[in-house]
Amino acid sequence: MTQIDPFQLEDFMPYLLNRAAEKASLEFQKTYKSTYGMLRTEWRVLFHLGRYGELTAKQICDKSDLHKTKVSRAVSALEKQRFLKRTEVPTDRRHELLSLTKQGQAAFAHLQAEAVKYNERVMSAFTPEEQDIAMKFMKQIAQLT
Amino acid sequence: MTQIDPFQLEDFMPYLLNRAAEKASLEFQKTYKSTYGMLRTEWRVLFHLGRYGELTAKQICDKSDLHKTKVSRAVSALEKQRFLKRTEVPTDRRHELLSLTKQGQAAFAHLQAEAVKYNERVMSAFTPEEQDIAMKFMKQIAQLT
DNA sequence: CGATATTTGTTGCATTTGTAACTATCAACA
DNA sequence: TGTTGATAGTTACAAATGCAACAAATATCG
Repeated sequence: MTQIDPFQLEDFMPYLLNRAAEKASLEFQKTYKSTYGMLRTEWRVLFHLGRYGELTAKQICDKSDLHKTKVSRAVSALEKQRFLKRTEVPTDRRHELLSLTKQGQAAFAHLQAEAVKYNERVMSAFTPEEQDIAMKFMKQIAQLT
Repeated sequence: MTQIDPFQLEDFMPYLLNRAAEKASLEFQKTYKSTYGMLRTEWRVLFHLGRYGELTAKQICDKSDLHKTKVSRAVSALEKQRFLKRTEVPTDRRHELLSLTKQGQAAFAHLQAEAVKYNERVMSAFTPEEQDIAMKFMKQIAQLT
């Protein structure tokens, strides 16, 4: 007795991904928004600089899949809040190296620690194998390899 | 020789979910945007009505986790494009029942078929077990049960 | 060298979104 | 009743976003 499982739109993958992403982001957003007044894009730029050190705006775009206008605006905002500074590159003046200030590093350290806690709390509801598969799934969809 | 696996921000779950969701949504967006000029929220409202039949705006909000202002605007847009009609409820005139017109049903049938194709194409890169686990993961994060 | 194309980043404008205030209807209960 | 509170939905305004045009620097190639 074969049972054909009908495709239900509740199981539509982009829809599920969006709902899950929205829930998870809103939850963690409280942390960086209430403490530092950061927007999501600003937090993302900050964490790329904290994670990788000096980067140009272009490199952040490529790594994060954020559009250059979003990055440009986030960089301005972070600079205004003294979380980030720009350094000229003499050999190619089209771009500048971006790096975190002391203050930016402190914010990054704090937020990273919160991120770890948040991640552990949420992921602990799943077995290690489930975690691996879910991560692999998301990375592949996002084409992160 | 125990090796502590350091938490890397590339593995931060909300970040991964967002990137995957963005990629998947942009991909499928081409379908409803180019053919019907719909926005993402409009497609979501349309698919809820196609999937469940008559609903009030409130019911769509609850089922989809969309804010009532987004639903309100999407309903107006879909109504203007003749995809949807409103029916008064005599017993409670605070809300109206929303349902698809013939045109709306046709668009839904078409887009649902495309959604099925898209879903199969993307999901086929994973084993059935991986698919199950990934679905369960996303649903739990989204608190869909 | 010099004209043209490409790369990096910013800005202006239109569209979309979020928040809060608002209207209209119904519920509850003294 | 009638006063207060809750619910459904819309709208106004500010903030965030996407897209296209732009400026400035460098690369390419006759």
